[in-house]
Amino acid sequence: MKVSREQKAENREAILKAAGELFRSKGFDAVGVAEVMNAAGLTHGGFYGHFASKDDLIAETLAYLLTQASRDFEFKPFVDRYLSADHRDKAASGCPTAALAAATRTQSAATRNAMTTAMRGHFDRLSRKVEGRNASARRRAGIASWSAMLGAVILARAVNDPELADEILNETRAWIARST
Amino acid sequence: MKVSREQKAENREAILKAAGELFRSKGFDAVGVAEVMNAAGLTHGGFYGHFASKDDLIAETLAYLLTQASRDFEFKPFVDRYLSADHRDKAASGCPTAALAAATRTQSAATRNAMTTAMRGHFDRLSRKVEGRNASARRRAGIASWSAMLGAVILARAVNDPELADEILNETRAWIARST
DNA sequence: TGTACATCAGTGAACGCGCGTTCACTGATGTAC
DNA sequence: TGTACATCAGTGAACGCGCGTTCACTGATGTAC
Repeated sequence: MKVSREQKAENREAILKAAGELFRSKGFDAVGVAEVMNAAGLTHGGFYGHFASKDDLIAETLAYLLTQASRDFEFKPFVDRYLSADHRDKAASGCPTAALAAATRTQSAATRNAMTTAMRGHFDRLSRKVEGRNASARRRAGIASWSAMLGAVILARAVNDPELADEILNETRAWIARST
Repeated sequence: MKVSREQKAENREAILKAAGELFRSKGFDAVGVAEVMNAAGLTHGGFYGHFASKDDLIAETLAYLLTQASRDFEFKPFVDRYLSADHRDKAASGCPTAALAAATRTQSAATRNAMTTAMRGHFDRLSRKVEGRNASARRRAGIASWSAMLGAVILARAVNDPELADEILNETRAWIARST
């Protein structure tokens, strides 16, 4: 049954939202097209009316997530929230870079382009928010503290022991606070 | 045809070596059991004489890689090599944590345990090598600089643009040098 | 030391399953008059 | 504004393929005498 143009646009957004959560939660490879469509309240056959392939969905979903993530923020509260146990435990609704950057390496050019463009923008934004005596010092602090935040969340999630994970987040937060 | 006990042990090691390179290069999910066995110079049917399942292979391979990686080192050369373009470009023979930590999150308990144990040991080793006024300052610097190294390599590999990737590595290296 | 035989590492065909993708069909939408 | 029909979003069965895993078989190993 055909649906209205607005409904189709809503359905597409629902697919992207569902894919965004599932991919962040389980990774690109472990999530199937049918699973995404079910989570969006649709049947799998209609998928190819919205996307050319699963690879296309991956690229569009990553671009969608990374666009959403670029809100305004202040540096210190951002770091604190990013390096929180809550963010560590909620990958499905958390930072798409922390959940998916490592997997991006082996994805299509479109997917890697989306990540590259987003990181460029993110570095510019971070460099404007961080303190420093001049532009290049701020850029350095922005890029390096972002590396540390990303690495700490990935490590804290990889590790099995909540205490060790907490220590990683807390020590990295303290180190960034001292160095920026 | 049966082979000698020594040959069997060599074959097992060859499987682990092949799996170690393939997993680091393409990720756990994108590498098949048959592909690993072929790379080790064997046929896929013999796989289950060495490992109980693919999950078991993943856990054993990660433990194998992480054990190998724990050589002696000095802090600054270690950071320099870790954050080099060469290491960024050679994931298959590079640091198993940089290549696989993010994927570990969704793996079996045995796999996550291997990662957890290795990280605990790595933090102890790093804390002994880094400079600092007391033990807790050294531990903080060890953990946080490791987060930054890991995040920088993952980011540099995720990104499509070699210049941006170089900038991530270089700025993170400079920041660690200034802060440790 | 030599022989006979049980063991078992490796082979390659086969299995069942889930995946990405296709397609004929349905029926509501939206346009032409 | 109302009607007739072409369009097309979504459905669900079906497809081919590759995967992890199993298994009967082979023949070299290594042990018992």
